[in-house]
Amino acid sequence: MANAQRKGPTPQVPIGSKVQSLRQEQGITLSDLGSRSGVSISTLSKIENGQTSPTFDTLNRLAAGLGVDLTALFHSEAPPSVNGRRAITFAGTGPRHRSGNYEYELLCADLAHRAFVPLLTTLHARSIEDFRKMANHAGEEFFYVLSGEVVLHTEHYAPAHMKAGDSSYFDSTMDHAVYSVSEEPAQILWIATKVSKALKDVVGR
Amino acid sequence: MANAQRKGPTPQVPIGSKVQSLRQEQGITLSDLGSRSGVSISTLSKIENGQTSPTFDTLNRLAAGLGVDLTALFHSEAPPSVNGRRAITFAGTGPRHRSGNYEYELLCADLAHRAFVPLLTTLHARSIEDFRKMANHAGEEFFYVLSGEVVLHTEHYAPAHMKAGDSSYFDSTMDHAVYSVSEEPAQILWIATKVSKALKDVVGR
DNA sequence: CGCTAAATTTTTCGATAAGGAAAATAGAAA
DNA sequence: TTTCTATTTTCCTTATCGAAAAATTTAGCG
Repeated sequence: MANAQRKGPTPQVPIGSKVQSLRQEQGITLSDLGSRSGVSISTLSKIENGQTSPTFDTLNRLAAGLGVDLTALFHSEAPPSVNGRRAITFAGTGPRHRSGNYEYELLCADLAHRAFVPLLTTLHARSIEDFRKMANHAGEEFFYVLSGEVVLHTEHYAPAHMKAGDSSYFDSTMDHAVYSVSEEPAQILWIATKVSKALKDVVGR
Repeated sequence: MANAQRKGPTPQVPIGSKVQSLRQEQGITLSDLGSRSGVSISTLSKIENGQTSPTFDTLNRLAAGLGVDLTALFHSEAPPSVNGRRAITFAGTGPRHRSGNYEYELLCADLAHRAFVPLLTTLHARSIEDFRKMANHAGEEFFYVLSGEVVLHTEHYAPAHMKAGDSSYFDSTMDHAVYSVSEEPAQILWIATKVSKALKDVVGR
């Protein structure tokens, strides 16, 4: 058989073999998949052999018939990214940054493009009055109280008093602020998927 | 599952409007996208208006011309950004789960669909020999040593000795394992973007 | 082993729909 | 208005899709 498409060498995921392996994993025939997906067996054959470029409509029916998400048809057989990054920050050695009421020690900051950012944070604010305005941005946050006692303010909720060992997870889209109520400024381990624009330059993501 | 849909209106992602928004975000015309992707402007117009079901070949060229991953064409317009969630777990009150050498206390586990999962983890392993095989999966991880001393093993790196206050961030695609070397089993705060299949059922994401 | 029957896949070929060049339309600037 | 740009529509070429025929593989049995 001659080659498939006459235009340029279209660099595309070998979707045909992916469909075939998905079908064979389920131990079903072209006919079975045909009735499940509403795509004719002749078309299925051509797709699996790379003899045709299926339409988006057909792709959707295929995914439904195979019981997989549409994007599963495009994931290559072997997992792509095999990154080998590792960073370690020993206690007290991370770069520090003061921003308003928060004092951060950046953990593992030498890694770029992280899925989330860990910050060892010291809370200098002592009351909600210390905040000119509460933070509020896209993403999700979590923190764990390492020492001291804090009060967490978030939109829609009553303020919460928290002690060492307590933790909270919330959507950053709500207004939020945390401050110390213990003798010493409280320390928390802060995890955020997004950081404020001010920190973004420092953290580098 | 009952037999699939035969002919009916194919329920598919509104890919046309997605393409249009991607194009307009870049401030380019149909003509521009045409020359970048190798798809004619007439076809582009029909795709954006939902008047045609593009072939897989065309979809690939479109994604390339827009400079996005193919799957980006299928993600729905509005991210399901959740708004008003908040969870608090007080010290020692989270659900516990033992899995091999690790004993977890799940923090804020009552929230579903989190960007990352925080786990208060007690390390029972005392040497690398205690692991039948090291973990290895997609995603990124971070941990902070709360108490005790640990050794971190990761592929490509020498084992690292870490004490309370130390932390590490690494790609989970590398083989990895952590164990205690202090008198008492060490405790770490573990953050992961993905969790093992075993934990997935428990954590619920 | 051969031979037949059944099951599965591939190919053929006509109907229909996608893709592209160019004309028609809509919109913006002056 | 006119001119220029961007988008939509027209119209024809070409490719996809599907029903049925042909080819291939598999299963069974004397």
